[in-house]
Amino acid sequence: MDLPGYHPQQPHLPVHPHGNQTEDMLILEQSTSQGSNADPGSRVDPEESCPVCGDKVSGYHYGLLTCESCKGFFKRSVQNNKKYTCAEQQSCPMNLSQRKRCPSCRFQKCLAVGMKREAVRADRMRGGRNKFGPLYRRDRQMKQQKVVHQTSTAPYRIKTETTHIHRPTVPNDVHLINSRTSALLSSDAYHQSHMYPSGAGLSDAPVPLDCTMTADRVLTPPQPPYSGLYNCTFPGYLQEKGETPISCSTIPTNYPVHPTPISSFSLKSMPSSTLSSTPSFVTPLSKVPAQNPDTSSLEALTHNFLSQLLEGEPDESQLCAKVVATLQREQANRGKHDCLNTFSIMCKMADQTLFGLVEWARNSALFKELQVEDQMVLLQSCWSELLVLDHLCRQVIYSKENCIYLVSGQQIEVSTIISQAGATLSGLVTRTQDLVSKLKALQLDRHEFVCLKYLVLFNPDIKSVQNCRQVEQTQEKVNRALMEHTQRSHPGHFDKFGQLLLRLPEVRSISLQVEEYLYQRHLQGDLPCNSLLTEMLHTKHS
DNA sequence: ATAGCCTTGACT
DNA sequence: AGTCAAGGCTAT
Repeated sequence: MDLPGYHPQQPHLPVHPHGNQTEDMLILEQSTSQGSNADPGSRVDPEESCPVCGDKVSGYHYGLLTCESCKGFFKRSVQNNKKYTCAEQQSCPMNLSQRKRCPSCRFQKCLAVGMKREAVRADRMRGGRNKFGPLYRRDRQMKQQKVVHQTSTAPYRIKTETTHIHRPTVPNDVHLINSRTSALLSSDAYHQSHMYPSGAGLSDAPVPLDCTMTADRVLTPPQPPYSGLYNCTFPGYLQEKGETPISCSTIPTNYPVHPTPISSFSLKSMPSSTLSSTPSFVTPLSKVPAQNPDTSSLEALTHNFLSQLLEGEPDESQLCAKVVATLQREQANRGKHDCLNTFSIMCKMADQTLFGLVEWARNSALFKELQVEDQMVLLQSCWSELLVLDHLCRQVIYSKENCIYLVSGQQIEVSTIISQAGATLSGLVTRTQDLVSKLKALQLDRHEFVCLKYLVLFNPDIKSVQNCRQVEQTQEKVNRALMEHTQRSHPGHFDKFGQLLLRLPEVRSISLQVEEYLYQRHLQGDLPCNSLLTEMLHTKHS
């Protein structure tokens, strides 16, 4: 088994670094300010300390505020593809005076706090701006909000803007097409593709988003997926040739805003043992003394661990925007009278979601600890289960009753799908909806969902995994965190943990049926070419 | 190898 | 023209 071109450490150089692309971003504006001339980011807060080593920050570097030395260290490490090993227990203290002692732990910490490899340019191009500009801006504004309105609960106006940055992002892009190769590699290209500053050598015209709008909502960040972007302007997109179009609707603006337990949990309230500079990944839960455990510190450890797992979760609104942009571009390339059919659209959505899931795994600190071969084997064995889990979670969180919430932000009536689908697909939809109902009844939360994803990913039963022990240990660690979380957050719910685990065989079974169904459609020539989906199906059947 | 300072260039 | 986050240079 092989996933050619899988280079989790080495960024891949895109063939055509400059192109055009439309990306949407959310910008937080204070509802009272008129021209947004607050200039929130004119200076770096001199009090701010580097999340890696505690030194003074010098600005935003590779995704967040860090000091100059950690910036340089991270850059060197990524550029030179450094492979460090820790001589101790991978939990070395990280501060100004000791940061030089263990590059391994320093690099792990850089990743754990959120420094992004993708922000280090593969082509070493200097100057300019990258895709993190909006992120930095938003972060600045949020920091500013904290300072100015520390006690205020005033709502924010969320404005959806459209800007142009470069290069198409789709896996089906020209520079990827000639490879039956790995879509995984292309995800590096994908990331790189977002990074190039605009201007030079553009050949593609930007695809404007005609449904840009401003939505007024009362909510607090992080934002749920935005429906405004996608104001049901998919003329014929969901229409099968010769069939009645599937009606779809955008979600209402009062869709549930999921709780964000991380933000409500104060690090300062944690016992000092958990405030060590090392990420909780590095301090395995299994190392917590088995006898006489200090309950509160154990709780904090679990919470910390889960919070870190949750931090790696992709942003739903970004994924939504990406999927929509891809579909719109796809449609724009085809012209008015050549609409994608419903199945192709679904496949493309699944494909983008799959890309996101692979990215998620690759960026996970726990997953990065594995050898590349093992990473490939695990991903190859569980991709469809991850897709199913991802779909389930989306339904539990966002879908209205009797509707399916698509990653594009649309809702479709289940009855509509079933009335138009064949027997196999109808059966699959029904099975999946049954599972959604069970999970909704169980009140699956995001912590639990991310644990399930990890449990599926770290499957020690996969025979070709070399470092089985490590996979097993991670699975145990996640399992234990899940158990502690369910017991703590739902003390009245007897055996929620067990109930959650009992759903996994059904997830597995559905995913196998999905694979089988997709493969059959693929053999009939129904699947879009050059998709990661096809790639995965091929690898499994070869 | 580290880290402080310098240069670059898209964006405002 | 100014900003600032990239990469580069170089003394340590």
